[in-house]
Amino acid sequence: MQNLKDRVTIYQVAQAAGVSLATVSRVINKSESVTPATRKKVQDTIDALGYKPSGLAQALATNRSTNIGVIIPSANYVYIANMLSGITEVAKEKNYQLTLFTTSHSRDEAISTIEKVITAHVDGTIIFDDQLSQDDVTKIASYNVPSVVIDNKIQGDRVADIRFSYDSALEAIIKEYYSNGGENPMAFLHVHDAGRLLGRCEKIFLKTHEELGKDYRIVNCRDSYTQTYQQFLDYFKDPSNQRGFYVCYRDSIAAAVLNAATDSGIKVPEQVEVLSLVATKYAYIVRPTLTAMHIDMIDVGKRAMYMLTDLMNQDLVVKTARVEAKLVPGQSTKK
Amino acid sequence: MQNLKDRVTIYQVAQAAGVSLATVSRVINKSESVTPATRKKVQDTIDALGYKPSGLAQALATNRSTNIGVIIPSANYVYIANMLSGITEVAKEKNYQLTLFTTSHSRDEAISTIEKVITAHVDGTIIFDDQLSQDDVTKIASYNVPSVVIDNKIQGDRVADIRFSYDSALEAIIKEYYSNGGENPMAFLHVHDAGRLLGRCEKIFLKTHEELGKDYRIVNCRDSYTQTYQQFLDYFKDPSNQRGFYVCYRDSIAAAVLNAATDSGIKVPEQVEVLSLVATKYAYIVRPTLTAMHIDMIDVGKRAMYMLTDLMNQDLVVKTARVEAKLVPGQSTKK
DNA sequence: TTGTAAGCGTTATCAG
DNA sequence: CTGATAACGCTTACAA
Repeated sequence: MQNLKDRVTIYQVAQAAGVSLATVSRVINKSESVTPATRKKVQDTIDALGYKPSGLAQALATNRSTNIGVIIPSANYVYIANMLSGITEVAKEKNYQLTLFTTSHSRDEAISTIEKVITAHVDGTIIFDDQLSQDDVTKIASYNVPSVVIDNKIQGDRVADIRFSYDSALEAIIKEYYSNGGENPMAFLHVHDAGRLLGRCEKIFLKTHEELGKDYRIVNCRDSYTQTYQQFLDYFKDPSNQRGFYVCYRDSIAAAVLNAATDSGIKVPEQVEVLSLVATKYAYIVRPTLTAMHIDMIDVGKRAMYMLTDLMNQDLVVKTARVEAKLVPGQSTKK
Repeated sequence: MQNLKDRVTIYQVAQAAGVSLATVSRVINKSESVTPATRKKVQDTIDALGYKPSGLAQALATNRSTNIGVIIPSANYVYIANMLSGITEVAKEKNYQLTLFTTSHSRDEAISTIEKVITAHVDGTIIFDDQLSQDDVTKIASYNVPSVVIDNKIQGDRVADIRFSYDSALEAIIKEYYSNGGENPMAFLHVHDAGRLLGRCEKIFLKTHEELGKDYRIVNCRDSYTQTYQQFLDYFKDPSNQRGFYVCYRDSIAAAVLNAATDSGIKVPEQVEVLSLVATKYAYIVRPTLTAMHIDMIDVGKRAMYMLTDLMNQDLVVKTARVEAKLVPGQSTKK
């Protein structure tokens, strides 16, 4: 049915150049042992025929696909896109391709993703997805594909991980709030099923408050700017809510609270203070700017890819890296 | 060296189940002609052995990789991430994997990307990248891989395209500005090498001004929030610049101008008006909100993937789709 | 319904 | 330095 030229194969090149397959293969792979003369002859007919080796066949023969799988809930979050861009940079340098696997925050999709990853025959994976458990990663590893897991404490034979640490930074800001005379109980915006990172932060929040013997509030909201914005427009109508400190999951949510406050005529940070746990570009584009916890996701992506290549070469020594969140002060909090 | 189990092959399954390769293959591929009894027997040993077919070998044998290549400058732009997420959704539905190829706005990388795409043996590509020319896409097509190209008028035998149209919307807003008594000449923020989209908008901008016999200004800036913000903080110190209408490439740039204005005590939109040509979430998160031209990139991604599958099945009838930019009014312009 | 065997496009191990 | 030839793991006529 296809009237386009079929792919030229190594065999056709060999025939046209009057050599054997093996020689062509040697030329492609820049093997030493080829006479300059034959090398040129072969290279010329490669160019003339427009031959490109089939990655598929190479992968099958060498048992290396030069493909690495990236498992994420979605590419549509700024911090994930940042990470992706870090991974990309290093992958290019190391000559790997990236194959994307998204789970859409669903356990079912996570399960089918694992199957897909295994049959895809990737050389390794980078996983930043709360839906995957220790067992899942172990399963992937059992098929001989190493993984580096981000922000999810998972260990194993061919597994490395990068952990985010919010503890000290978050604890510090809470203590500082109260020691600076913060009167209203701090509020934590709880998002149902938003993942481990938020869960851990919530724990730190609770623990620190217990230690201090302070009251706190938990406000439920959705992981959506628009919905949270609407919710807080309503919320701020109640005068008793017009003062306080709000700890928000990520910039979009923090911006929603921020905008709802200012749009309601509430002064930030004089009356309402807002903190974002995951800083992105939004943090410095909104007004007032957001005080936010920052992790350099581009760097995380790069490091993940470096660790993975080491893991694939079996020479990764330290299998756990730690990344501390840093507080970047903005105008949405008093100090 | 590896003490982990090697991948189980179809051959081992066959042996363990006491059947031939062919039968196992039939079971995997859900072929009709297998006795329920043997099917069960085979399926059981597949499960027992944890066998997963090798996608590589399947691809080689069938000449279908179920992989589609996505060629973009970077995943790190909100509108591209949006598109990616649309593509992902449909790809999942159609059972394709996505392989990412990024060119980083560099012609050299674009060239090497083409080579990579060809050897990667993808079944098709979606291209949203100004670095690729008609010739490049034709070359890809000549290796029998169809493409859908976004916002770049490219045609060919196995090529479809989706075009963005800014003409009417942009023209309308310019005319309205002057007919509503806009006094200062409009300014267009020119970003060097920012791509065809901006170039086309600039042409429309110029043409419309010529038709109206109006003066205009061109301001050069960089494709970076921070740099543009700094530049305009300076720029707005000059009182003669403190009034005007600024047409900006994308939200980040528009937000930079917006913030520089308000941070300089200039009233938006009373003194300075700002328009963004590529709307994203930023448009409604900043204050004042941005008036912006909007194209639903998630939808564009979906449509691209639908067109591509049709193209791969050789039954795409209409090979060009058009997407009109819509003006979404915000608070950064007067009307 | 099932098995045999040829092929898919490479690499890699041998000889020569 | 070069050429046969056997893998690599699967699909798919063709036979049985």
